[in-house]
Amino acid sequence: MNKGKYTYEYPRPSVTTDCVIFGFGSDGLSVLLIERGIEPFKGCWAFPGGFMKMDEDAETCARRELEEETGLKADYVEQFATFTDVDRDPRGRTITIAYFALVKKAEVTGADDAAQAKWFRISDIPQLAFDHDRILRVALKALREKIHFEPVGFELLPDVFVMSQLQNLYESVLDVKFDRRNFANKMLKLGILTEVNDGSFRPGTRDAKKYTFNKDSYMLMKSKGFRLEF
Amino acid sequence: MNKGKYTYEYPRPSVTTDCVIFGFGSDGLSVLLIERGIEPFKGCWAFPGGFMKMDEDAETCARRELEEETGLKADYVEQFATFTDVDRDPRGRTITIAYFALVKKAEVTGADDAAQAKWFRISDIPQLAFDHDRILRVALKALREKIHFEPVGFELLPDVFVMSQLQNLYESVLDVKFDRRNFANKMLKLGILTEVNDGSFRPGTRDAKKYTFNKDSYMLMKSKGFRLEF
DNA sequence: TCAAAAGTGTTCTCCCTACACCCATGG
DNA sequence: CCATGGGTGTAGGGAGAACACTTTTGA
Repeated sequence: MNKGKYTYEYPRPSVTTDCVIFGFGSDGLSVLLIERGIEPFKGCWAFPGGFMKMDEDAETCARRELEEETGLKADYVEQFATFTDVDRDPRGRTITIAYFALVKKAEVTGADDAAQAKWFRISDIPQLAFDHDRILRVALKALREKIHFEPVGFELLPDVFVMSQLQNLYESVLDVKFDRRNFANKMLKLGILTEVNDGSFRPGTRDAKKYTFNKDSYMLMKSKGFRLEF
Repeated sequence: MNKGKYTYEYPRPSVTTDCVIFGFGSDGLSVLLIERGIEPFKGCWAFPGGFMKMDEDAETCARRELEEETGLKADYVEQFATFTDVDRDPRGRTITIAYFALVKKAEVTGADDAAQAKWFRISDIPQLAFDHDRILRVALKALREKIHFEPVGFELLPDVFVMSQLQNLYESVLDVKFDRRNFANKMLKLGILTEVNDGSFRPGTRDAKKYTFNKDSYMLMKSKGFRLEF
């Protein structure tokens, strides 16, 4: 099999990227998986990803593969770990640089060009290809740590949302429960939420108050160094 | 230049590891650098590191290169980021998987087999090779975040230490100042420190109380999920 | 009519913070 | 004798946690 055209003095591993896409909806936290159409692991579910080209860096590669395989462009993509086990890919030595993406699932559902892409609730993940189950565990841990430092709601919630959605997001990601009033007080005290006053709110009505994130205050607070407790 | 023996159908980048070694002493936080003896960047200082072999994973590679180039075995090594800029290495497309190591500098100084390895205070870093200045910045950020979740003193301080050493460590890493008594109170309340009672301590004497980390309580707390505030 | 979601305040406790004086040692 | 380092306690304020009832709507 000497059809290769690229020759090196020392052996080199293949380099791929994989992307764990988190979405959030009324049914909690989900990840987007694609069904593999070819061996190895044909028929298994896996994260979108693929081989890195020589003229692109890893993040560009992750975004490209994400769009090619699922049809969606993620606003937010972040590298969280690189997996290098010697035998993690039966085709030969391959390392993967793993990213997680946060997307507003509400704006994405139905926009899947790839017919074989599907959302799975985080508590209901099928058998995954390669070492992707391990990658998922590490991604979840990274997301849980991240949520302490940054309001991931920026990326996971619609632009306008109600407090219970935000609370559900935190409860889903961290797998805990909060008191409704205490959660709202704490969040509001941070000063990164702005109440949306579209005139539709009347106290004593069932409609909940709507909020948006105030990116300016968030950036300001972040530059001074802050941490969300929870 | 067709002397290479390894041929592939698609081009592949070189894969290296680099290791940012943090040490802590009475002069604050330091990193260990080696002076490059060959081009490119001959004469510049750089982190120890090198090419990954096909039968080792990246952490094994990082530890191996660390020992080969500085003569020291690090207890604690952790991957923190992978750098993939297309032109980060003038010799050709190369990605590096970066680790940081925490070592007890007190037990290391003088054990340098590599004559060209040298400690530099974090505030006094020379010009670095490749993109290593960026790698250092990212490593420092990772260390600062880590210190919030885990008592890095386990790895950076001698087994037995006094409270002011621990406080200096936190102040060096985070670049802040704490009140002596408040810092001690907070630390002791965590329950991960054990006072060493070697009989030499008498209150009202100049000698400070000595402590060790209690790894058992730490592991217990960590499994329940805790965070150091500061 | 019943369940689910949302509005609304107070109290108590604990933790964090700020702060001053004395003693012992070594130079 | 003075500079350094270390031991020791308290008071006040702020933030977190616990907690119940009413209203509306949709099933």
